[in-house]
Amino acid sequence: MKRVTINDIARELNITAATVSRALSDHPEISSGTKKIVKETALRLDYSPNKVASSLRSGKTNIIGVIIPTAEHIFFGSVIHGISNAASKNGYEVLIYQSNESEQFEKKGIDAFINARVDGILASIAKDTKDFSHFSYVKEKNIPIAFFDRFNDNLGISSVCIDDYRGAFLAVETLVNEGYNRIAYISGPLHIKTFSERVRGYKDALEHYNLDSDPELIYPGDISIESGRKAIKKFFKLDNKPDAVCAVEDFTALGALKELKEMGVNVPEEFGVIGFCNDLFGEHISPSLSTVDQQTVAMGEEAFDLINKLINNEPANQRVHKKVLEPLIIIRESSKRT
Amino acid sequence: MKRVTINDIARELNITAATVSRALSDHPEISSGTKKIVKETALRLDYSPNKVASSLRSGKTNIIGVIIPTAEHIFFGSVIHGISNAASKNGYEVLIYQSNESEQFEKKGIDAFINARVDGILASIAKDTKDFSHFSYVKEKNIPIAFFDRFNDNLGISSVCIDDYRGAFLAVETLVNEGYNRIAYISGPLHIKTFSERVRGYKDALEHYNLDSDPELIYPGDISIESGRKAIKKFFKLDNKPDAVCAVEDFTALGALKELKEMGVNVPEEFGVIGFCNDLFGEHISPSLSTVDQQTVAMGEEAFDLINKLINNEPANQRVHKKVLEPLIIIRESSKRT
DNA sequence: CTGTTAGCGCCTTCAT
DNA sequence: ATGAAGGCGCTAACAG
Repeated sequence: MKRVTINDIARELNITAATVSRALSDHPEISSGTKKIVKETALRLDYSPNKVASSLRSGKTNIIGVIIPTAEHIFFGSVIHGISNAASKNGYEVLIYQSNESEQFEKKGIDAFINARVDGILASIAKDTKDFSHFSYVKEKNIPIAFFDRFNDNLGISSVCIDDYRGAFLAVETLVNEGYNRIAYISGPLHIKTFSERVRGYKDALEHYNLDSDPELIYPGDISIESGRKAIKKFFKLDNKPDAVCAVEDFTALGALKELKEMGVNVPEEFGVIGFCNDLFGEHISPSLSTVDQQTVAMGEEAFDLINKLINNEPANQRVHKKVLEPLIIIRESSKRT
Repeated sequence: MKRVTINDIARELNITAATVSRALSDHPEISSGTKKIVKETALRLDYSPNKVASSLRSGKTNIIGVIIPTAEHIFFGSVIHGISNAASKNGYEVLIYQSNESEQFEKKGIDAFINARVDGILASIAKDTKDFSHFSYVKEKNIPIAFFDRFNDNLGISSVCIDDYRGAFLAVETLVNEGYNRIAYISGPLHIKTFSERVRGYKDALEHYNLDSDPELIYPGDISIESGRKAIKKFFKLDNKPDAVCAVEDFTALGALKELKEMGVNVPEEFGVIGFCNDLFGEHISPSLSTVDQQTVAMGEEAFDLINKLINNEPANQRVHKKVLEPLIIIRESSKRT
C-alpha cells in the first residue's frame, strides 16, 4: 500500500528528487535525456503524483467548491454538468456540497470548503438563508466566490444568472399575446433576488400592457407542487378571478395545472399557464407546459469562467461582475389559446 | 491573504505548535485551561485548520470520489443526494467527476481521484466502457472502490444496485396480470450487468408465465427517447406484434409512449407500457407511466456505507460484497388495462 | 543542467 | 502537562 514517490524514482536513477520533480513537470532546464528516463521510470514504478503534497506546497488545490441547494432537482444537476465539464477542461476538480436549502448547512459547507482550501467557491443560495454573513466572510478572506442563479446583490459578490426580470416579462407578454388579460403570479421566497426580480418583471409587464395589477393576484409560494395547487385554490375564490397564471418555476406550474384539471378548468382554452425553468417533464405532460428556459449548462460554464477569472486575477482590482444570460421563451400547449 | 496557522496561535500564547494541535483536537493530556485559551485564541485569530496539510500528514483526505455518467439525469442527482448526505454526516466530502458516458473520461476521472488521494471511489460505469482495467487497477492499488447501479461482477469489486432481475420480472408480471400476453422488451447496452440482468428477469418471467419468448421482441436500444420510438416502429412491423412492452428505463418508455400516441395506438387499452427508474416526469405525463422504482437515495446511502466500511477495514480480509435493494413496482395508468 | 536546502502546516513519537 | 524534533511529498530558491 506504500505509494511510490519522486524519491523512489530519484533513488532508482541515482539523481535527486528535485530533478525528478522538474523532469516530470517539463522544466526547460532539464535535459531531454533525463526527462525521458525519469518519465519511463515513473511509468514503470507506477508513480502517481500526490496532489495533496503539491497543494500544500503550492497553496493551490485546483478544486472548486460548489454549494447547491439540492442535487435532487435537475436544474442544479444540469448547472453542475456545465460547471464540471468546464472545470475538467481547465484542470480543476469539483467538490459538491448540498445545503438542503438550509442556512445552517450552507454555513457548514462554506467552512468545509475553506478548510479544504478550495481555490474558489460557487454557490446558489438556499431558500431558507436569511443571514448572508458567511458569504461576506468568504469574500473578506479574499477567497474567490461567485453566485449562480440564486444570488444576493448586496454583498459585492459576482454572479451569473439569467435575466429573471426579462424572463417573467416575456412570460406575461406571451400570455397577453394569446389574449389572456387578467394574469396572476405564483411567487417564490422574495428575499432571494432571483425570485423578487421575476415578480418585478411580472408587474412591469402588466403595467406595460395596461393590465390590472392586483396584489391579490400575487401568491407568495415556496417552490413546490403544493404551492401551485394552493395558489389556484386561492385565486378561484376571488370575486375577480384571473384567466392565466405565471409560476415562479415549473413544479409550481405543474401543481397549478393539476389543480386546474381537478377543478375541471380547461387549459389553455379557459386558463393559461406558464412556468419557469424548462424542467424536463414540461415537454411531456399534457397539456405540455410553456416555460422559460434558463440555459442551465451555459450558466454552469459561465459560473466556472467567472470563478476561474477571479482565481487568476489580483483580488485588488476586481470589481463585481454580473453576468446575465438571456432567458428563452418556450411556447407549448399550456399557454396557446389560438 | 496569509492564513493563520497553529504556529501563529502558539506564538501568540508562548506555547508550542504541538500543544496547540493537541488542544484543538481535545487531546486528553492537555489541561482544560490550555484548551480553553487555545480555542479562544483560534477563534479570535480566525484560525481555520488546513486540511491539506493534515491530509498530507495523516494520509487521509476524508474525500470520496464519485464518478457518474452525467449529472443531467435526475437518477444520478438523486443518488448523489444520498451519498452526499451520508458522507456529510460522517465527516466526508464528495468530489464529483462526470464521465459523460465515455470510457476515456472515466479513466481520467480515476486518475484524478488517485492523484487527489481520495479515501475511496464510488463509480457507476459509463455506457461506452468496454475495458474495465482502470477499475481493476484501483483495486490492485488497494484503494477502496465500489460500484453503484451500473456495475461489473467480474472485477471482484463490491456494488450496490437494486435487484434488476427482480425489477424486470415484476414489470412483466404486472403486465401479465393486466392480461397482456405478448410482451416485448427494449433493452440498454448488454455489457453492463445492470441491463443484462433486466433482460434475464424479463425472459424468466415470460417463461414462468408460459408466454412466447421471441428474440424479435427484444430490441437492443441505447437508453434514449429515440431508442424507444425506434423499438416501437420495429415491433409494429412484425407479423406477430406485441401488445405490451417493458423498457429498460423511463426515457426509453417515454419514447415508446410518444411513438404509440403518434401511431394512434391506445395506451393502456390496446398496448401496455412499463418503464424502469421512476423518473420524476412519469407521474405527470399522460397516460402516467408505470415503472419500477430504484430507491435512489437509499442506494446512495448504501453506497456510502459500503465505501465507508471498505475505508475503515483491513483490505486483507475483505470479501466482495453485493448489496441488493428491492425494486418497487409503481403502477400508474400506462399498464392498467382494467 | 543538476544538487542542496528548506519549508508549506500539521501531527506524532519521544523526551522531560 | 508540555516541548522538541522529524517527516508526510513536493517544489522553489539558491548554488554550483
